[in-house]
Amino acid sequence: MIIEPGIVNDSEIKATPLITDAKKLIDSYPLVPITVDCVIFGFDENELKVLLIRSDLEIFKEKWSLLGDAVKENEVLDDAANRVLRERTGMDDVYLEQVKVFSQPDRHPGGRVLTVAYCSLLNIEHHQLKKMDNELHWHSIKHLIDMAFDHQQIIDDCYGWLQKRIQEHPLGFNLLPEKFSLRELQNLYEAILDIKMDRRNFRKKFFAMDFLIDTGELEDDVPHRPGKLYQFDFQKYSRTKKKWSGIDF
Amino acid sequence: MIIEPGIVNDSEIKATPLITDAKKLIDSYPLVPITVDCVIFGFDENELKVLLIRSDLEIFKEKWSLLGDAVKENEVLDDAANRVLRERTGMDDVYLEQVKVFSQPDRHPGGRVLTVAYCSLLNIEHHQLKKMDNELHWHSIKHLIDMAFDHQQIIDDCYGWLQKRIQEHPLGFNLLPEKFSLRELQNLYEAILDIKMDRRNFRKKFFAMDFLIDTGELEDDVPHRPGKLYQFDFQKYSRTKKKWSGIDF
DNA sequence: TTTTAAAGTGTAAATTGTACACTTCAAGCT
DNA sequence: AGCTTGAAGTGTACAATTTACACTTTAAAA
Repeated sequence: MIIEPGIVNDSEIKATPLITDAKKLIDSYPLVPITVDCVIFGFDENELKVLLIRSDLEIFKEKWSLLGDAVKENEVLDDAANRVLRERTGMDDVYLEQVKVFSQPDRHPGGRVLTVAYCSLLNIEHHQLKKMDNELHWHSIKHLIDMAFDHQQIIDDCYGWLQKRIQEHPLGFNLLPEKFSLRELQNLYEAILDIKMDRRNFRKKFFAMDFLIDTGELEDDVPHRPGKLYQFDFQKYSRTKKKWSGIDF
Repeated sequence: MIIEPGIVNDSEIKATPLITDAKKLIDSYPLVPITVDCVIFGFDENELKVLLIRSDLEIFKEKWSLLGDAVKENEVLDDAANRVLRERTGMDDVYLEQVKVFSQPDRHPGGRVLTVAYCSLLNIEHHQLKKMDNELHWHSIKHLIDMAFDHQQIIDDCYGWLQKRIQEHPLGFNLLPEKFSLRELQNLYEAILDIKMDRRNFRKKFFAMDFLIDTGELEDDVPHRPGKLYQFDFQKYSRTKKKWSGIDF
């Protein structure tokens, strides 16, 4: 390497001088509007449901849409998603997780908008929908039609995410009442994974995990022998959860 | 329900009229600059590495930074991440996956910038770094210090993502040469998961999967008995890959 | 009291995971 | 050529987990 006269060390060789005005740098970046869209899953009548409203855009008249909103100035995305949930369902402290950003430039008819998809799981019994709002209600995940924007794609991705996550993390309990029977739990898994499971092995598995608390109570309103009601022991789970290490593909 | 005179059906009861001008709607949304940051993993000298440059901001002088850039007008995020990779490493068709958005308003000293983190896995041998650019080079993931922005956090999240993904999906092969010995493969897993594995059981597992093609070639340049070289059969994998169904938490 | 429908329960076989040690081979050295 | 070095390559017994499968019990409703 040839050292020019007067240059004494590496740092002086650098081509680009440091940027002192970070704000000015940012000002050169293109700006984009951001929204969050919540894929809110519920479980009812042994079916996985998703909460939708009618789109309020003329161009999507009669089509269905996820619950979403623009992200506010200086609002963290998680907060925005929680806000949307609160505004629509009245619920706070709902299970919520960021899943993916969707960025196709033509995904919104009004121009480019990025949207960050969030998955949320909530117990249908525990909340009162404000049905006034654009026919807000639950749709079976299996028979969706006429979705606005790229919302079908977003739901498909989030549903895949849920199928995977529910097997490695005890998310499912967020979809059930606080006290549930093993039959309800199994119905939930069967509905989400769209498979049939062996009842005895399913029970064996969950009892072996030892995260179910027997409440001593029994099901009510069933026209046959009632099942025991259990609660999930989130505390014990979080203390005990194993770290996972096994190659499998 | 009381029906007002003159109102004849449900659709006329609706409070909010449909929005005809989608563009105008979007214009009311706050605007944010977006960047992508690439966490580019490599594997060398039996260590997991990540590709970093010196920050070019005065405020982060001497600190290290991920490879990132602003997302251009109408650019899809995946394209932006691929562009960053191409510009910095000269490589196309690199494994790349979106991981997470980071949105803390104070994460950038110049003002609010959202960034979308991408993980990328590449074979260090296969590319030529343009070392002129801000001391671009590989850092052991285990001894990172002095990261700019929230890049330490981003790397931590992406490393966790990698540890999980590599166990359920054959990503690891992207980090190895096309032909590799089983020892190299095991070293890779041990480095990424930060655990020791039993050599015989490791072999048994991979041979049982039956995705390794024996090239008939042997290692070179080793001062002891050379191992066989294998290739991963991506084709067979994608034909055969099992759908995964086992509750485990 | 009988019927109905699901709750609740156990075992044997197969599969998978784990722990563990010696022989083989090529290269490098003398 | 023979010896040394160091990792490659290999198998088995045991434990743990997964799978397949059928009868008895229970409460409610008729």
